[in-house]
Amino acid sequence: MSTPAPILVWFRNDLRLHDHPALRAAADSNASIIPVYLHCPESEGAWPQGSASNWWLHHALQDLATQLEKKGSQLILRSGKDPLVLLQNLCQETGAHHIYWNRRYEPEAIQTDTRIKTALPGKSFPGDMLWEPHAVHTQSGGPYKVFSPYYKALQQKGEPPEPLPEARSWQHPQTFPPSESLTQWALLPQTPWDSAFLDHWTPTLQGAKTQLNLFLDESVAHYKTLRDSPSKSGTSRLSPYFHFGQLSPRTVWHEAGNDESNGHEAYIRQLVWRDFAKQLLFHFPHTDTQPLQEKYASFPWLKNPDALKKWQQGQTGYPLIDAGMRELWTTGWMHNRVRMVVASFLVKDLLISWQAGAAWFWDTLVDADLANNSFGWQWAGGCGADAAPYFRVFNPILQSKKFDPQGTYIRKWVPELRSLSDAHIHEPWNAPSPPATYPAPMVNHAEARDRALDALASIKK
DNA sequence: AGGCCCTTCGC
DNA sequence: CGAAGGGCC
Repeated sequence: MSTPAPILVWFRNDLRLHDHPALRAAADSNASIIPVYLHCPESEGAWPQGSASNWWLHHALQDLATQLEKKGSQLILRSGKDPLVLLQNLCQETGAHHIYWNRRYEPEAIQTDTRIKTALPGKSFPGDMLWEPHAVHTQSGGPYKVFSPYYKALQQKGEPPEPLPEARSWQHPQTFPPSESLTQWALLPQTPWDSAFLDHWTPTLQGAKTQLNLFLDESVAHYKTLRDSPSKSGTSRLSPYFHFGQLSPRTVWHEAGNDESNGHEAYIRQLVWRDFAKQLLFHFPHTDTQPLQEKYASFPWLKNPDALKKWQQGQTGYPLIDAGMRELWTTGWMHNRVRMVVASFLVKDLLISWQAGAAWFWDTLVDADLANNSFGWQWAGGCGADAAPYFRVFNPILQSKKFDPQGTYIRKWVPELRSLSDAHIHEPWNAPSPPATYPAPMVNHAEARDRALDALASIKK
C-alpha cells in the first residue's frame, strides 16, 4: 500500500487551526500535511504589510508554529519574490501533489492565486467572509453599493456556513522540508516603537479566544450604546485577530449571532460591514487607490507635509483628534468612533487626501486590512460606496463633548491636558491659562468647514 | 455613521 | 430664550 503524496497547506490570512477549511479538507484526506507560510513582500503589489502589522504577524506566526508543533507538525517558512516559485520548489522537494489554501479576496491576491492555479494543482476553499462575494448579489445580478440592502440580503440568507471544528489530528510526513527562521525575516521593528504593544495585545490564538469570550461575556449586551464611547471598553477589539485569521467570522457569528438581544444584532451588523467592504474591493478592485465615485478624481486635495505630520503626531490642537492619533501610535489601534473623527479632520479640515490618511493607517494599525481601510477612508472622504456625503463634516469639538463628555479618553492620551476642567478640556484654548505645552488649534474649524464645502462645490457636476 | 441655521413653540 | 424640528450644505 503506497502512502498518498503529502498536501501543502498554505497559510495566509488564516493563522488558526479551527474553522480552517483547507486544513480540515487536507486532514480528512488522510494524506500527510506540510503547513507552509510564504513571506513575499515584493509580490504583494502596492500594499506590502505595514510596520505595526508586521509586528503582529511575527507573533501570530510564532504562535501558529507552536500550536502546530503541539499537533506533531511544523510550520515551514519560506520567503522570496514569487509565491508560485516557492510553492513549485516545495512541491519538488516534498513530492506534494496538492496545495490547499483558503481564498483571499483582494485584487492582488486573486491575481496571484489564479496564476498559481494554472501552474500547480491548487485547490482553494472559502476564506474569511461570512458569505463569499459571488454568493451575494442584487436582483439584477450586480454587486451591492449600499449597505442597508446588502445587510438585508444577508439577513435573508440566514445563517452563514457552520464553522468547521478543528481537526484532532492528521498525518505528518516522515521528514519536513527545511524552514527559514522567523527572526531573520526581521518583522519586528528595529527601533523599539512597539514597547507598549504587548501591554495592550496578546497576538496569539489564546489571546483571540480570551478577548472574544471577554467581549461576549461583558460587553456585547451593551454594545449598541457603549461602542461609541472611546473611554470605555465597549468595542470588541477583535479586528487584528480577524485580519490575521486568528478568528474566523463564521465562528464569531455563530457564537454571538444566535442571541436576539440588541447588542448581539448590533455587533453582527458590524461583522457584516466587514463583509461589505471586502465584496466592494472584490468588485471594484481599483478602489484601494482610486475613488469609487469618479468625479472625486479631480478633487483639489492639498499637498501639505507639515499639516500631515501634525495630524500623524497628534499635534493638531484638537484634543479628541490628538488623543486618537496618539492612541494609534502607542497601541497600533484606535477606537472606531475616533477613527471617523480623525479621518474627517484630515480630509475635510486639512483637505489632505484620504489616500494619505489610508497610507498612515496602513503602516500604524495592527488591524490594517486593505478592504476595510480603503472602504473606511473612502467613506470618510465622501467618495466611496454609501459614503457620508462630503458636506457631512464632523465637528471635532462637538464629537468630543458628545462621545467623551468627561474627557476621560482625552486625559488618557493627552497628558498635557489632564489638569483642565471638564468644561475646558474639549476646547483648551478657552481655558483661563491654556497648557503651554499643548499646541493651539492648527486650523479654525468653522473656516475649514467652509473651505471644504467650497472645494466640494468645485467638483460638482 | 452631521451640523449649521432658521423657524416655531413652549415657558 | 432654550428646546425641538426641518431645510439645506
